[in-house]
Amino acid sequence: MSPVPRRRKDARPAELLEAALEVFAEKGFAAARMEDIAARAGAAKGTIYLYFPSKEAVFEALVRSAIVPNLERAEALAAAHQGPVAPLLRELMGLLETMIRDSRLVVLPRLMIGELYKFPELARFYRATVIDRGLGLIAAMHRKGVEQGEFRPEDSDAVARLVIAPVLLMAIWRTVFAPYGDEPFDPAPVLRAHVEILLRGLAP
Amino acid sequence: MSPVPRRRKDARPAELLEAALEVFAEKGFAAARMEDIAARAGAAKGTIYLYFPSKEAVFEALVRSAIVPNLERAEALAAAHQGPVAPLLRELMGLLETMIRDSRLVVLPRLMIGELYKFPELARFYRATVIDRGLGLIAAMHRKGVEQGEFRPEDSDAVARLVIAPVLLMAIWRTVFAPYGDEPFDPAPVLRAHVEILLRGLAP
DNA sequence: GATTTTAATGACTGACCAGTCAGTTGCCGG
DNA sequence: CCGGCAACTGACTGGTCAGTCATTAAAATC
Repeated sequence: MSPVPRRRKDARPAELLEAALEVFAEKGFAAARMEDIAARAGAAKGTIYLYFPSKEAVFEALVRSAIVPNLERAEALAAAHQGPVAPLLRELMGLLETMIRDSRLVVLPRLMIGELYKFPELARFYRATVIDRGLGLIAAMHRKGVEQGEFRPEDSDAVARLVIAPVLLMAIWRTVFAPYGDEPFDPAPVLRAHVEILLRGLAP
Repeated sequence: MSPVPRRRKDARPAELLEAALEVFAEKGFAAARMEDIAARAGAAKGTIYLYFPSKEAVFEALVRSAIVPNLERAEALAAAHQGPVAPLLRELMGLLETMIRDSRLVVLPRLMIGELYKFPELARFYRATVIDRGLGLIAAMHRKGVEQGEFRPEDSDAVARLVIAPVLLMAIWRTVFAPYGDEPFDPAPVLRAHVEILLRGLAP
C-alpha cells in the first residue's frame, strides 16, 4: 500500500538491533516476533532479512554490539590504573551499579541465560569474548593486588567469579521481578556490602 | 490404535513432572513439546491434560514440587543447629555444592530465570515461598552470628543475597555451557574460596 | 457376565509465525 | 526525463504445536 523507501542502508542495522533489544527484553527470544521488531524500527518484516539472515543472527549481532564495547572500556580503565587495586575495584563496581540501574542492557544477562544454551556457536563466542576476557580482567587485578601485598594469595579465577556473581544476580533479579510493579528493588546496598566484605575477605 | 489404560491415577502426576523436568532441561520451556513430555512418561499427549490444565500449569507444579521440600530440609537443619554459625554455613554450602554437581535440579535456576518473567502468578509464589523464605533463613543465620559476636554488624538481607549469589551462578554456569562438551567445570574451588573470603569478610 | 465408570488415546483443529519473493517505489546517472 | 537499480514491502507458504474430544478398553460394581 505505502512502501516509502528512505535509502537508509547505513543506519538500518543499528536501528533494528535497538528495536530487537526492546522486544527481546519484553518477550524473550522465542516469543519475540520478527514483525514486532521491524515495526518498532519503523520497517516491514522483510527489511530485517535484508540485513540479517535469521532471527538467531539478530540475537547474535545484538549481543556482540552491546557487550564488546563496554568490555573494552573496562579494560582501558584497568590498563590506565596505577597504585593499589582496591580503589579500582570500587570504581568498577560503581560503574556496574549504574549500569544495572540505568542501562537498558540490564536485560541481557537474563536473556543470555535463558537462551544461550540453544545457540552453540554464540555460546562459544560469548564465552571466549566476554566471559573469559571479563574474568581475565578481574583475575589480573586480583593477581596484581597479591603481588603488591594488598591481598592474600587465593585462586584468582575463583575470586573473579565471586566478584561478578552478585552483580549479575542483581541484574537478573531486577529484570525477572521488575515487570510486576513490585517495589523496584535497589541493588546499591547489596553491592556496597559486597565490596566491603570482599575487600576485608581478601586482605592478608 | 492401542489404548491400554492401567489405572495409575495416583502415580501419574509425579511421573509426568519427572519427565517434564528432563524435557524442560533439554529444550527450555518454550521449545519443550507436550508430546515429548508425555512420551517420556510412557503416556500419550492427552493424558497430561487429565492431570494438568495447561503447559504452564505443568511448569508451575514442577517448580513447587522440586523446590519446597529442599527448602524445608534446610530450615530443619538450621533449626536444629547450636553454637557458632560458621560451621552451619559451611555445612549448608557443602550441601548446595553436591546439589550443583549431582542433582538433576541444577537446571531449575536457569529455567526459572529464563521463563519466570512470563508467569506473574508463579513469579509471585516463587518470590514469597522460595526467595524470601530462603533469604530469610540465611539472614537469620547472619543475625544470630552478629548477636553471638561472631560477625560484624552488616545488612543481613544483603549478606544473604551475597551468600547465595555464587551458588546460583555456578549452577547456571554449569547448565548453560555444559551441553557443548566443554570440560565440565568444577564449582568446588570457587565455592571453597567463597566460604573462606565470606567468613573472613564478615568477621569483626 | 453385563453394565457402568474411568483412565487413556491420538487424530484433528485452529492459531501462530519464520522466512520467501514478486512486486512497488523512490533515487540517481545519463 | 527515462531506465535501471537499490531499498523496501507485506501477502503468502509451510511447518509447528497447544489443546480438544470422540473413541476405546480396562477395571469396578452389581
